[in-house]
Amino acid sequence: MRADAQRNRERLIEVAHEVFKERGLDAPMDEVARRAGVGPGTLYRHFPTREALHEAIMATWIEEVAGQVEKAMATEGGCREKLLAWFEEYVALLTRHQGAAAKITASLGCQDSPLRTKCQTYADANESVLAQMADHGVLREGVDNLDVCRLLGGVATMADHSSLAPEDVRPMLDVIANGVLKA
Amino acid sequence: MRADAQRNRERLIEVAHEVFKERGLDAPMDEVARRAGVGPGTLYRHFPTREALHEAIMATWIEEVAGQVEKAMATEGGCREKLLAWFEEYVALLTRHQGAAAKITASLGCQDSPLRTKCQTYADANESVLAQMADHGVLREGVDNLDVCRLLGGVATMADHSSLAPEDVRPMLDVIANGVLKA
DNA sequence: CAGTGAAACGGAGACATGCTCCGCTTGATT
DNA sequence: AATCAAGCGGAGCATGTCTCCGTTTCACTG
Repeated sequence: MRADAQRNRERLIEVAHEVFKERGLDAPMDEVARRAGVGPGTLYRHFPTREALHEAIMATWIEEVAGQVEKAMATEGGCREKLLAWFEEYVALLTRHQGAAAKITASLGCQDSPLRTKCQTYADANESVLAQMADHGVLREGVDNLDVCRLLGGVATMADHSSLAPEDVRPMLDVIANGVLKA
Repeated sequence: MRADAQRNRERLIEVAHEVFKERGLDAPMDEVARRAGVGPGTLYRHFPTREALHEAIMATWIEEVAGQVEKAMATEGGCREKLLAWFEEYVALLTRHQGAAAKITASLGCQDSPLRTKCQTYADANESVLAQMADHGVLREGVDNLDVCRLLGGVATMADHSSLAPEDVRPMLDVIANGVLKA
């Protein structure tokens, strides 16, 4: 790739990060181009679709996921506290940008989504946490990872749409934790 | 209201029902006008915003809610079966039109939403079911109606976005039921 | 260090959609 | 029949997506 193309690509991702943070994932594409000081044509050559740009942005979050699992599992207290810490982290990661939670979770099921690899990282992280719960014998029988991911994605989406504060999200996560852990 | 205006209004609701069913709640407003054989101006006079049209459409569902509560509570089996039957019904009601679940649930929190009265009906219905569970002493302490509504709204939204079949939704509702009922 | 060709750029503009404004039409009333 | 407000409709503006293609820039070569 030519040096100027490389520069533009990096700048576009950087600017897109700002714009999407300020105005949500549905912000005008042309706004991203304008702020990056390039024409729309250039933007669309680098990222043919809005989703391609989303994907590029989320790539930076993905790197943090593994660390957040560890951090959550190091929480003081029992399995329940650790699980809840992870759930809160999961929701926080999904709601970084307005509109992200719904898109990521929707792509969990379909094999051919452009966000596939990204959402798979989340699903894998959640699976590893559930596996640890199972190892401690506190996980209910028959609890499926995909279902839990979707439940958390649903909570994150509701939090996103209603601009819920963490303390409003917590009781929902409590219910899910109760439903996932043995009594 | 003049007779022709009345006719147009009714026809618009009828057509909007079809269009939104086919193409989701974000379908072009002008498409509704065109199919109804009126100009966009007429559509917007009757329904100044997209939400106003949504509201008019949902008014017809609202009438069914009370009946569905009764039907669910008449389900064979114990409290858990009744609760799950209601949860399934709740999700089904919310997913009648693509995009409805997210909008309705998002308006649960804010007092000034145009969909307020509609979503309140759902919330009230769910509250009555939870109250019956509490009467039977099977409801966990501290479970809040709004939280359960949001959880169900989240599930419905995920089902909507991923076009999930009822059998894919059921396990999520199982988890919520486990989390809401005493062990 | 020009010359060259391909890669990259940028922005005009075609197209879709939301919504409004205002001149024209029509229904109800007298 | 005459009247006129209520109602209608569609041209048209605003915003946003995405493409096409003439122009510019980079990197390589002799």
